[in-house]
Amino acid sequence: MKLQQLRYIWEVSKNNLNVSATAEAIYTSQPGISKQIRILEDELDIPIFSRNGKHLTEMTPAGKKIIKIAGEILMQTENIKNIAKEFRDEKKGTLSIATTHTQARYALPTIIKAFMLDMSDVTLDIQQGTPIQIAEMVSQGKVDIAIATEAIELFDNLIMLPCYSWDRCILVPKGHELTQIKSLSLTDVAKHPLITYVFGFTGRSKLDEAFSSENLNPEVALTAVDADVIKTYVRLGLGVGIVARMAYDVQADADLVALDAGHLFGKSITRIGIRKDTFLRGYMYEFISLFAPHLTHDVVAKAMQLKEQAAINELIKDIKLPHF
Amino acid sequence: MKLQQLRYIWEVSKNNLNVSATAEAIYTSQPGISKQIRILEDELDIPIFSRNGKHLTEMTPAGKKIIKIAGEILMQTENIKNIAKEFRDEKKGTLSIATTHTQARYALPTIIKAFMLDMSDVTLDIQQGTPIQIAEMVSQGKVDIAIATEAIELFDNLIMLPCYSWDRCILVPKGHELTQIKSLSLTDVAKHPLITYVFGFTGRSKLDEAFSSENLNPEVALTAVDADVIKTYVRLGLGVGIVARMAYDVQADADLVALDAGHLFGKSITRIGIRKDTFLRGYMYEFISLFAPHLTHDVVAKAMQLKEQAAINELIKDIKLPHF
DNA sequence: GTTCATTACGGATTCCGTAAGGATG
DNA sequence: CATCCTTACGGAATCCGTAATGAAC
Repeated sequence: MKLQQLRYIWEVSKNNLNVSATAEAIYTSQPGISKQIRILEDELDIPIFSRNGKHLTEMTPAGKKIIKIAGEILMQTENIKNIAKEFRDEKKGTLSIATTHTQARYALPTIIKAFMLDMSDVTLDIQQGTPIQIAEMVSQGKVDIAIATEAIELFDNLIMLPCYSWDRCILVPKGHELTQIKSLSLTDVAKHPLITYVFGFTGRSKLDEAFSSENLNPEVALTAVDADVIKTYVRLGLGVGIVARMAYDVQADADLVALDAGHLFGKSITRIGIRKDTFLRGYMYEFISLFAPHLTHDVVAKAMQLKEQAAINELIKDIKLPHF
Repeated sequence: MKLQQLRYIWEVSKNNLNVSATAEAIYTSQPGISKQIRILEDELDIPIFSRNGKHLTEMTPAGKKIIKIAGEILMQTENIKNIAKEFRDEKKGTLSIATTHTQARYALPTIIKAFMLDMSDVTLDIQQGTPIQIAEMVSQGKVDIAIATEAIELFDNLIMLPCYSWDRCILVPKGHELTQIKSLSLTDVAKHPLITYVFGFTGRSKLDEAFSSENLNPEVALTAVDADVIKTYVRLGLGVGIVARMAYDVQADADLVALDAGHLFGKSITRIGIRKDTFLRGYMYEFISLFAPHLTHDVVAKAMQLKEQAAINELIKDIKLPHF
């Protein structure tokens, strides 16, 4: 059994059982992969993939289990490499974060600035995507850390650590009729066409819940992944915007009015997602602590050792989250 | 990074950092090991072992972490092989059990007979040793299952599953003065020289606790690992024997009298120890269920997935143990 | 006919053994 | 000087690429 062989079956399973595509993806020759898989199957004396003639059609039951373990082994080899890097030079390395536009634009900049001052030898690599893409990236080990409000819970090899809570505001042009109302209700808001996040983004699900719990069906004029886009259309008078409060900038958005909407939609919680059983570099702990001060090195390290999310929630249940 | 290299550093760490001894132990050449370790250290760009001139003196901090993970990887490769074996032929394979004389001689025979009837293609391999040796064997993966009353808790990579409780009896020759006493007390027993298990064996610690809690210091005439030896010396009149009740055989030991001693020393519990995160063959589950009917496939499989012994205890807390 | 996996084969690399060398205690 | 690790070296095995073959859709 060779690590190479385990890598090949793992990669093939991640490429729809298409060996040619796999070969391209990992920059090697297709016959090489075929051969090594055959050798492994011969050694274990059991097929890992079912074949119809010359096409791989599916994984055998044994193959599924074996590939799962192969994935774990590959992760551990990465951990070994990271441990070596950590001891070679604590401060050098790469930190890759996958996150949404909202975080990258409004929550992260100050954190990252502070981090880079401390850790000038760390290369930062920020990937953007939909919450699901983000969770998938960290789940597959393509990034170290995911930061998002949604979807992290969908992958069971991730642990979630709550970072901060936040609420929403309603953006309208100055002089808009909603600015006259003292205590805004959902019904008031629902009378206007809405401009807000697309489904699956930045706590959008909370919005839908709030409206439907009062049987309201507001017209949604436009959705975007990105508060800047939303603001643009609010300025054009196409509707009222509902965005995360942190996306309102008193100076840059002086032409808009931000109406409090915390009581309408409740709070959302932004979380960090990390893959279980991975070795975190020292500076990764530092970044996390910078982003969420209650997530100290100690707390995160303990959480990483726990298998069940329930146990992690127990660990952090007494922590009061900061509010953005 | 090669699996071979990980195996070498792992084995060297298990052989007092002596490369020559390691080479002999795993039937290869010493320079081969040295070379591969060097190659790995070069690739990771960090020393795994500290050297004084040409002698390996200790593991570096990074080396310790890396070797630990290497051990986990090697275990997982074994798991892959076992999965393959399981799917190749569910009924064929080897079951190795490490246990004490008491279990092998008195508790296991009927179980094993029943097991072999069902599973005639499974080769059974029973290793005997001290409780500590037994626990070590299973901890290092040299056997699949440990069965013992003591010492399993000393290795934190093992899970413990309680199998049955048992108590002791006092063996004396017919007509011995203790047979006259209706309700035996510890003080009565302590007046006579004792013949019992050596320290660390078959619940011996319970005995010591019981006597010392009443400030008694009985003379111990002789200790043995083995109830048969104890009986022999009781027959010679050298003292009174204290053995596990299951070791008294009404027919074969008709010349001895077994006095109830359950109330004097309390119950002991015999447990199965299994290494965490290993793949158990189907017939291993069957053996366990045969030995301890409450440990069904389902219960054992669930317990194997839990990381903390506390969680396992929680899982099985409502099960009433059989009493031998 | 295109896509895809297997087989065939040759060159480069790696692996692993023996033998010699040098350090430690 | 006995033990132990490293270096040197050569043969064997392995790996990996290109090219050719053949099955599936």
